[in-house]
This record gives sequence, structure tokens and C-alpha cells, in this order.
Amino acid sequence: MELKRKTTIYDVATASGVSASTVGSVLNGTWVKRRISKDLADRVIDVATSLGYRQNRQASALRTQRSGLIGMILPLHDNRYFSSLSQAFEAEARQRDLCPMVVSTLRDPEMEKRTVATLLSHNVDLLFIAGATDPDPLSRMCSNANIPHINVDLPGNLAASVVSDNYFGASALTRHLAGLGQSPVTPTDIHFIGGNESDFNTIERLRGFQEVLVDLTSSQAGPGQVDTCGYGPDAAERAMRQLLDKRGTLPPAIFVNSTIAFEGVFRVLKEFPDSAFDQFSVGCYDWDPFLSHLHFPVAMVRQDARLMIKTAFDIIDRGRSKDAGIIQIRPEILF
Amino acid sequence: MELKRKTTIYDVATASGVSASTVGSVLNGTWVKRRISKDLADRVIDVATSLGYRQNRQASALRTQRSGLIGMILPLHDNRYFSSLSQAFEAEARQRDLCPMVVSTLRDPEMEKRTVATLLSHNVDLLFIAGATDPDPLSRMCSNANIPHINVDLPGNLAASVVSDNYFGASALTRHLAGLGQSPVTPTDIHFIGGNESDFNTIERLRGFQEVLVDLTSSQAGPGQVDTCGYGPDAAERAMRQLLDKRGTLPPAIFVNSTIAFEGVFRVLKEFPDSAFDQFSVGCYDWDPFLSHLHFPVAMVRQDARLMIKTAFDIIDRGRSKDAGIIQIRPEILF
DNA sequence: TTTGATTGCACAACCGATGGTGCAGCGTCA
DNA sequence: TGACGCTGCACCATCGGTTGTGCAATCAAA
Repeated sequence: MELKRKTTIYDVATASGVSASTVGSVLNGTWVKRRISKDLADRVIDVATSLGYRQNRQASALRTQRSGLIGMILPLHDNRYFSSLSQAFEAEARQRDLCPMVVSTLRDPEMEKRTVATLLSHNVDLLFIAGATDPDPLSRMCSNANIPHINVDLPGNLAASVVSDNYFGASALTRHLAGLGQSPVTPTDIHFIGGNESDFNTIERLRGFQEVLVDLTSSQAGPGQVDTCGYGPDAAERAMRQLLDKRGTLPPAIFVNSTIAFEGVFRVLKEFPDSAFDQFSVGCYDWDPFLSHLHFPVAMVRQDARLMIKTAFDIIDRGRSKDAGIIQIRPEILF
Repeated sequence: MELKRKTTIYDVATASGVSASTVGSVLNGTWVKRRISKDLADRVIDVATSLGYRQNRQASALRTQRSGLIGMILPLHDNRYFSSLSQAFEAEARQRDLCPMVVSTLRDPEMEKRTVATLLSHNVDLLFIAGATDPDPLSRMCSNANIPHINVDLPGNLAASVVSDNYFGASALTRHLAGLGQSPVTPTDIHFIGGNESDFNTIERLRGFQEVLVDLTSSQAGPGQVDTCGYGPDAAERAMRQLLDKRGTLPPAIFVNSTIAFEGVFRVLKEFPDSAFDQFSVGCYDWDPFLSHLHFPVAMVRQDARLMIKTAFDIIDRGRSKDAGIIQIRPEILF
């Protein structure tokens, strides 16, 4: 390996016979303010490009206290909703000339902390905390480091939060499911599967679910109808089989709390003959294009990742990341 | 905003009454080699934690020329295959104590270059070039900056490449599709939709596709049977409608070149009655859990993202990122 | 007790970019 | 002709760790 080091402003300086500070100011655009002549600036730029100069961001960051990095943690990459958050996040970051660092933390509070520590160590200028299991300690870490940050998808108490309007989405979805059957729904007709009952999103969705049930049937769903079995297809599959064992037959309607849970529920459903689905309807909180093409209808809630991210950036831009509270973004309902 | 600056080794030094260099070596683990007494080390660590010290990676990187960052560019986040690459990449990065930076480049060669430039500016220690439209210029940029790098998913000529064994996957998939019908296939029975004909992956898949056809029917697919309409559901939908216009009816079998293209093909297929699918089979290069549950069977190729990433890291670890050539990783075939 | 080795830590240069400050050279005006 | 201002650039400290080197104190050996 040849040890040719990367070219620095000093290399450019000696090559063009000017001082390093002049080169620096030319290359970072402050040369007008510093009254460098346009002639010299052009010459320096020529030399720099011919030498293949590229700014060393660490050095710049060390001096200016601005890294040009913007971080986001999120539970998973491998998920339609979260990856659409990443995509939107990146687009906004790019517009602001910031380099995005998106790191997943696998819903593990310890990993969340370690990851935030790492990102802070790299001096991200801004941090998005998306879907964090335990956001408040992370907020504290950021505050200590004086880094603006914001919660997305799951709210925290110590920073502004942009979340999906889960109550609205769940209400609309439940109402839709209830309206599909031939006969009016009874309180025990609709089931809820998936999610975590200590998870804010699930709590809100359950609230919407229950209120609609009360509205339509004057009764909440009983404990046997709600199984917040966690995330993950396997747990959802078990929950679904348990439900069938108890009921003996498919319920008229099921509210599935994520596409991930839907995978598990589906493993069970696909074992039924087509005829079993005449009186059956399913809703899924979260969207997947192929879910609309199964052999029975699936209603879906599609969270507006783009708007959530845009809103979050907007709050940061206005410097309201401390006091904006919780902003809810309406999802789209797809029947 | 209070302007409390982050605590540095100098703060820790004065607080514990030792020199900054001692603090530094204690905190970065070189204190044994530097013969710092364990007593002092413990004391310094106590003070550091009580002050909430966190290393400034830019400063460290500036001095050591190692940023602790590892970059990957890839076409999209919002895609099952690519996001599984991210997930695997992250896991390996974490094992090596590197902080992953995964940035999408939207299949745009210019954006690929800009993004690589940015990552190099941030001094990533290592770069993964995944699914790049035009990898060789990127390789050159890395070589100039003396940064080890490797191609993934799409091969380049200037660095080692780990790609899916597209020929194998496509052959197996095609053979499967051909074997499904009641009657022996004729050369015009099977169609190919999706992908880009200048894309290495598509070329290899087409090669496998054609060779199987020749093997089974002594004839290649004609131009009317192959439509490399690009990526994107809309293009695939158009291609599918065009195919139907020409044939008047569903062909016995279709090879769809990605789940993204499948979305488009599907918009057309769902308009057919169930009975239309009796003599119909589809294969999809790439995997999606819900595709196995449509009202007709879909065979799928599932690329082994984890193994691809592991292999790539392995090549880098062995220092073979220049001369390892193209490594093909067998995908899994799911019927 | 003297010498030499070893222990335990401090000093200072350095990584590359940035920005405040200083200072020649030149033009302007009285 | 001298005071003054402006132009155009160089000098140098600085950001926060890292690491080669220096040196006093301690200890072992003679």
C-alpha cells in the first residue's frame, strides 16, 4: 500500500504559492468576506481540483463545532414503515446539506443508549429519536451534550414529539371493520392482535378501538378479545391460534396492529378455505402494497412518514424542539 | 441556551489533578502500555464518568486518521431486499465497533458520486458500494482517498464484488415455472418482465432464463417475451398490459424481475377472475412474505443478504478487497 | 553509598481547517 | 508630503485527542 496521504489545504497552499488560510477561505466560501481577489480564488480552486482536494470534515468540525452530520435512531431498517421514515429523513437531510446517519436499535433500550452515545460522540448536529422504547433518557443525553433532538413515532416527555394520530387511525379502521359485516356487530365480534400494551402507539390505538366499540355496541372489548402479544410474527401467530382455539371459528373481524404481526396472523389464515372468508374482514395498522391483494379484503392504515419527518424538521427549524409538545399526524385509511 | 461546552480531557485533567495526556491514555485504553498506575487510572475514570465525559471522535479521528465510521451507499431504503442489506451491514459494523452510515442514492450516478464524496469527506474507514449504477468511478474516488471498499449486489471492475448468484437463481426459478404447467412448455409460453438490460443482475438473470428455455424447448425467448422495462411498478404495469394486448390472454408463466416490478404486474393480475389462474404461474426474483399468499402461487428467489454482507466483510478483513474478483452468493428458491 | 534500570507521569508537537488579527502596499485627500 | 483608509493577503492560536519523548522518583544491584 502506498501511503499517499490525502491532499490538504497546505498541499494546495504550497502548490499555488499562497498561505493555507487563504486556501481555506477560498475553499469554504468565506473568501469574499476576507477580501481575497477573485483571481487568486480562481487559481486556488483550479489547483485544488487538479490535486483532488477534499475537505477533511473532522478537522473542520473540530474547529467549528459543526459536524454536518444528522443522526436518527430507529427500531429496524427491515420494515416498510420505518424504511419509509429513513427515506423521508434522508431527503430532508440532503436538502439541508447534512449527511444522514440512520442506525437501528432493535427496540432495545440499552442499544438505544449506546447508539445515541456513539452518535453524540460523532457530534451529530441534530438527532431524531424514532420509535425509541425509552426516549427520555436519550433526551437527557442529548440535552447534556447540548444537541437539539426530537422524538418521532413514539413520544417522549423531554422533547417535542411527532407521532402518527393513532387514535384517529384506529377509530377509523375499527369503524370500518364493524361496518363490513352483514349483521350489526356484537361486542365480542372484533378482536385486536399485536403490539405492546406499554407502547404509547398501541395504547392510543386501543383507545380508539375501544371507544368505537362502546359507541357501536355500548360495550368495550373484553380481555379475551385483545391480545397485545408484542411485535414479531411468531407471537402474533400464537395469539391467532389461541384465539381460534377459544372461539372455534374465525371471528367476524380482526384488527392487526402492524404488518409484522400480520405476517404471523396470516400464517394461520392461509390455512382456511376461501369460503371461510365470506363473513370475515381484517384491518392492519400499517400499509403493505401486497396486502390489498389477498383472497379477502384487508383495510389498512398508512402512516404519513413524509409528513411526519417534514413536520419534525419544521419544529427543529423553528427552534421549538423543546416546547412543541406532541404533534399528531393523520394517517391515511385504505379500504 | 446555556453554552456549557462538552467536557474534554482537559476538564477531566484539571478536575483530577493530572495531565491531559494521562487522562487521554487512561480513557482510550493505552494506559497500561504507558505505565500509568491502576490507581490513577481508576481515579481518572471516576472523575470522567462523574463529569459525563464523552470522547470527541472528530478530534480523535483527526489525529489517528481513523474515524470509526463505515459507509454504505445503496439505491433505496424503502425496499425489502435493500433494507435487509442495511440490517445485515449494521450488525457486522457493530461487531467491529464501527458506526454505520447508510445512505441511499436513488439509482442516480451523479448522486452516487456526490454521496461517496461526502462519505469520504467524513473519512469513513471503509466503504460498501451496494447496487451502484456506476461503481467504477466510485472505486476510483475511494482509491484516490486510499479507502478500502467493496462492491455489493452489482459488480465493478476495480474492486472485489459480492453479488447474488443471479444465473443460478434465475435458472432455478425458470425451470420451476416451466415445470408447473400441465403440458410441456413451448418457447413462447414464458415471459420476463422488469429490470434494466444494462444492469448486470438483469443480464445474468436473463442468461439463466434463456439457457433454461433453450434446454427445455431448444429455443430462446423471442424479443416479444422479454421486457426489461426498468424498475418501478408503473413501468411494469405498462409492460404487463402490453403483453396482454399482444397475447390476448395470460401466458402460462411470467418471470418478474423484482418485487417492485411485481407490484405493477399485480395491479393487472388482480383484475382477472380466480379461474384465470388455473394455468398460470408467476415467479418473482426477490422475496416478500405476503407474496406467498396471493390467490395464485408465486415462486420466489430470496437473496441471502446476510451472507453477502458477511462475505464482503470477510474479504475486507483479509485485505483482498482489490483482487478477490466477483464472488457469487447462492440465493434461496422458495416455491 | 553509588550506579543503573525501571516506574510513573508530564510536556509538547501534531492532525487539518478556521478565523481573528496584523501588516505591507497602494490610493486619496488635505 | 504626511495622515488616513482601504485592499489583499499572511500569521498564528485554536478545536480535543494522541503519542513520542523527557525526566524525576523509586528500586535493585554492586
